[in-house]
Amino acid sequence: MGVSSSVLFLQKRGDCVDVERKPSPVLKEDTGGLVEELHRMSTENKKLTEMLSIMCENYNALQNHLKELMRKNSDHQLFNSRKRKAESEDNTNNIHGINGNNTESISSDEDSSKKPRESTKGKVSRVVVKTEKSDNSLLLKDGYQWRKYGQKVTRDNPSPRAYFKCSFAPTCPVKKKVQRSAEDQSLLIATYEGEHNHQPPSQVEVSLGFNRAATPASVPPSPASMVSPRPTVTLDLIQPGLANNTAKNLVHEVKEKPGVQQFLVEQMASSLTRDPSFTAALAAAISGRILDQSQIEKW
DNA sequence: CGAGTTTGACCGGCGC
DNA sequence: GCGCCGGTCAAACTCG
Repeated sequence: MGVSSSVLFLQKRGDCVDVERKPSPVLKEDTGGLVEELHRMSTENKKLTEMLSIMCENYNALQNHLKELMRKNSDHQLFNSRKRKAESEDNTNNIHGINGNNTESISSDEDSSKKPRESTKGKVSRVVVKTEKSDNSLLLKDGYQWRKYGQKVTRDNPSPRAYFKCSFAPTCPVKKKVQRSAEDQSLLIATYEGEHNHQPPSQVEVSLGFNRAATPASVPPSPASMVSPRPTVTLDLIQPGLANNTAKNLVHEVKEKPGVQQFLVEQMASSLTRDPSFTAALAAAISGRILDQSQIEKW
């Protein structure tokens, strides 16, 4: 929902670029039409922003509700169930949503004392990623290369859980489990275990996040880099890479509504300008435009 | 043909 | 000790 609106938003920006690329003689004739179109787009943009705010509001409400439910659930399990302790703790701890309010609960091995088995494995972190409902794949691109080595249907969740190993470096011990949320099929829950012992394959992909400072190599993949230090909007890294896909990667968490649009624009611009393919395309477009102009002037 | 995915079998931990 | 369950292995399969 939020994703589709941001797609529209970017497409509109794309339209603007196309319009600007039209040869200048036509421009004079079409100025009125263009201005009209521009107005239409800005009103549409405003509408989208309003929709976005409403959706974010609804989402926050849902998120709070979910947190409440999970808290109750964890309490219940603590008192009533001794079975599968680790699993229930896993479900209630260490969840930090890409698009949730609970970005403060950055996962780590804080609770390793409770889970002696996990303490030997190193960092365990969880990431919740919103995806298209139609997207049935458990593939979650976070900038690293993963090799799937197993899939299993677990008891507590009808959707299968996929097991991945980091295949970028043969010695990298990091593992990842990806499973759809039982409550919301559009949510992918990824559990990372261990730390990468190599550089991220692509800094470009990481750069889609907000933490623009160079990510230390020892930092685990997405959990650390996916969590935005800025409170207003959070990017996810479902399909990092191309600028054309950037809008799809926006998952909206808006806590301060007044600056929503501005932040969106800032972050999109920021993401786009840091994407080499986009800058290359932009350079090509500009040079093409200059070429057009010079040819027109020759005639 | 090689790399990645699928999927049934197997293994080990845990609760009873 | 037995059974359940999650995690892993590895042969078969797919795809580029």
